Amino acid sequence: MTEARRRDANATKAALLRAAGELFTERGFDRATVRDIADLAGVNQSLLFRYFGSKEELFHAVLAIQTRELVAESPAEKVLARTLARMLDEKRDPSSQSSWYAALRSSGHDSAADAIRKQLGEDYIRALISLTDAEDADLRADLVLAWVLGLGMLRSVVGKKPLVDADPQRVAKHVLSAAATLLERLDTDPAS
Amino acid sequence: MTEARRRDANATKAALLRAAGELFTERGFDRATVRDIADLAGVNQSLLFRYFGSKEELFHAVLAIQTRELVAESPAEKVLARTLARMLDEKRDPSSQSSWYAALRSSGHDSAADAIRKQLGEDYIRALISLTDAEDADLRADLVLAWVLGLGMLRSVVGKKPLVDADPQRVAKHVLSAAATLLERLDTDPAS
DNA sequence: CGACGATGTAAGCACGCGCTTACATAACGA
DNA sequence: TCGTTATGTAAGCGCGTGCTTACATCGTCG
Repeated sequence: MTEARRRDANATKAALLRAAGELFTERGFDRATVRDIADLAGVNQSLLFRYFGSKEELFHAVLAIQTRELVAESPAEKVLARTLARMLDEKRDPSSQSSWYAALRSSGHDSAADAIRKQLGEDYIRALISLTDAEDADLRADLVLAWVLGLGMLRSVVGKKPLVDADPQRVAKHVLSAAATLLERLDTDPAS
Repeated sequence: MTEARRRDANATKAALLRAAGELFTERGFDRATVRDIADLAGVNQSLLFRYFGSKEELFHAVLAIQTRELVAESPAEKVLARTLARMLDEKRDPSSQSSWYAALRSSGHDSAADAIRKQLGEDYIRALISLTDAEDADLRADLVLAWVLGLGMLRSVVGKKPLVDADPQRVAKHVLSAAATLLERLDTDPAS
């Protein structure tokens, strides 16, 4: 376990994951080619297959990492505010912006990615459901999840103005107060 | 202009547009192949190129048609309710479900599709902006547009339950009342 | 009829893609 | 020092894709 080795499998894997996260998010699964990912990572293409098996498995690895990062966060009332803060934080480098949107873009025919994104959805949904006593709590949670996804797509894929340039606090305030109509115990304070 | 001709260019074009709309919406631009579109339309593949020039131009034609259908609708206060009703109406056949989501999925590198979807966005945004006197009306409109897109994606791409099976009236009621937090003149009656 | 444009068909080309293979070299223990 | 394994490199294979070409057949009108 020495550091700064000239040949370091872990560093190679990390570089690939980082590059893959960036390109998948930016272009979607289909248009991010393995050649471009390897080039961006500064790594030989065949190593991608040695360490991850296939393009799809690499995608799953990226998704799993970002899922873990997003889910392990704070009490239910704060989850939405946290997610918004993370999404709207412009200081994030591109490689850590969520590949959720890439997962959404690459449609059904990929069962494992389906499983992962449904799992992530479930974790979110569970948190949101706990914020209301309404009988249709699960539907209300779906509606709020849809909003978060729509915001991310409109920002990252379309680059819609004025949304991309808007004050994060203001965006969060609007979304939280409107969502509170559906989830009465939601904490509407934009502060993370 | 006789009818039911054995050779009819207009019928061929219409069949291609219909099939393309269905497959683009269902699979996204990249995964809908020209062979599958031609097969679904029951038409020889090369006719697609004779009548539309390229896959991209066919995509633009589909987008233009659906844009026209969606935009020319009723007063501003009713636009959101109408859109929701249309999106949630399960009786629609697949070919008329919007390819907006396909446009969203196929990222930036397509300038004409960009232009069209931004144009559609603009028409929508204009209608929504007129529903509030707030100084950040344009931002609020973006937020509502994002919600509509997110709902469509979550329904058509992920097939998320309980959202797909939910009572359209109830979904519309929730969304409209929450959106009314941002757009005070919005008509919150789900009826179309 | 017969000729010509409009419409439909079948075959295949060129390219980029995901992935594989065969090999070179660094790292490290015996 | 040597042999083995982990890591990196270069080349290319097979396939599906968007698109083109060469040709057959229909409809129409002089």
